[in-house]
Amino acid sequence: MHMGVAERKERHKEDLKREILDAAKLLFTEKGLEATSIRAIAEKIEYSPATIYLYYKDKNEIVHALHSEGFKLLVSHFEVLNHISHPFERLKGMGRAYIQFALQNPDIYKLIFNMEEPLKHVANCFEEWDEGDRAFDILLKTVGECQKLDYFKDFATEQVSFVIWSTMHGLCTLRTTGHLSHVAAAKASDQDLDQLMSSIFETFVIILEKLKT
Amino acid sequence: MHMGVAERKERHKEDLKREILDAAKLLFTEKGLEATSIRAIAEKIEYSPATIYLYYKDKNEIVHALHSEGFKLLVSHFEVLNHISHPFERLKGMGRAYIQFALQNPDIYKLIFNMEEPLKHVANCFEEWDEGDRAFDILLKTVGECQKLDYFKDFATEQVSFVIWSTMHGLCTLRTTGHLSHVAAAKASDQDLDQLMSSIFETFVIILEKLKT
DNA sequence: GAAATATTATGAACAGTGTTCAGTAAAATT
DNA sequence: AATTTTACTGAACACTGTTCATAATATTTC
Repeated sequence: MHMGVAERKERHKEDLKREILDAAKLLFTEKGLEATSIRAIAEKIEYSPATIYLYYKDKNEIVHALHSEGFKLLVSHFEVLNHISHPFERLKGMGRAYIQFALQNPDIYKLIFNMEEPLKHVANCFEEWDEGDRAFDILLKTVGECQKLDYFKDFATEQVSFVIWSTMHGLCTLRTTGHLSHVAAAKASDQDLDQLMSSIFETFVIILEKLKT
Repeated sequence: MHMGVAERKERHKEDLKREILDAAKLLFTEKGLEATSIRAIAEKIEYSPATIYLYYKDKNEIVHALHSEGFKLLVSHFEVLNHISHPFERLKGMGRAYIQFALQNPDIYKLIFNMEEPLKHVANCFEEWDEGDRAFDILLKTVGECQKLDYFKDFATEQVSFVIWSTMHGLCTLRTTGHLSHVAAAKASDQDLDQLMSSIFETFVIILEKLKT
């Protein structure tokens, strides 16, 4: 017996899978990715560690589930911007949303973009990897619309999209891994860092704007 | 007793530290970062696991040593390009060298740029973190020289440098983590991927070139 | 040379990890 | 009420990084 038997049984019945995921997400963002153990997750939801394996085959499967959820969250950040009619303004919004997402969920961001394990899992499962492609499709579409308005018209849509993604991803990764703060001369507060990040982003936006013919 | 006592004693005496590092590097690039254990390193050099702790305080210290070495290697890739007089050509060469380094040493690249543990170690030690700053200084200097020749003249040197670093880093990270191959429609061979990477890089170069007034 | 000392290497252990599995408690069905 | 199905768990396995008392080896002193 572990503890608190009767109380929990009524609280949650079959959405244990959800609860495991929530606990994992919480611990991941709290303690970091590697520092979160199955045992810790089990303790948080007041179950035995072995129970978790009745709902998830692996630790990887939990990571993959969070991966999937995180991506949906990112895409939802993008979809909010659909009302912006001007494609370049929408593109700018996407950039800001991307940065915001990375700063607000640094561990989820790392989980999604800087780890290969979840991707391997996706590759093995032959699953669709929906969200990833969808996010990139949104970018492709937006860039394409920009090109109709004479933005970066001399370039292939795909290439420009990859450049944009690379820049945003590189910026966010440098930030979340701490490299930005190490190189930045001003080793000051996080707010200054975010300001630096913003100014780098704005510089990139201006660069893109200058490509308008 | 472990094995092979007499044989090794003559082979190496005090450069055991080097040998540990070489074994670690080999295993890291072979098996991956997390999958390499102290015990495996010990076995490779035919010593007891405990012996390693006589030469390195931590596993982190080993990682940090590899981090430092890897960075020196990258910087050396840059210094070869010093003979190129035209700064923008030199900048292009740096980009290509950066990509080449990332593709040839993907695990070292991840170690350097996608892990935060080594950076924390650096932060705690108050050590110089020489190489990192030096590499960025080289970039800053090159960008500055380009600006004297009317490349991206309307921009702050630091901001442009960060944008360039972000783009290169993002591209390499997307590649080494496998995201590029997942999104790329052609899920074909690695060579096609490298071609895609090159074309993205060339697109970025053209973008930078267009900023010349 | 032998004895005392300083160096270097190690086996065993500790606390932690992911994971499995036989066995138990509870619920559902007959 | 007896039986089957489901849900859960404790204990164990093989692994991880790390420490420490002990043993083997070099080095120095007499």
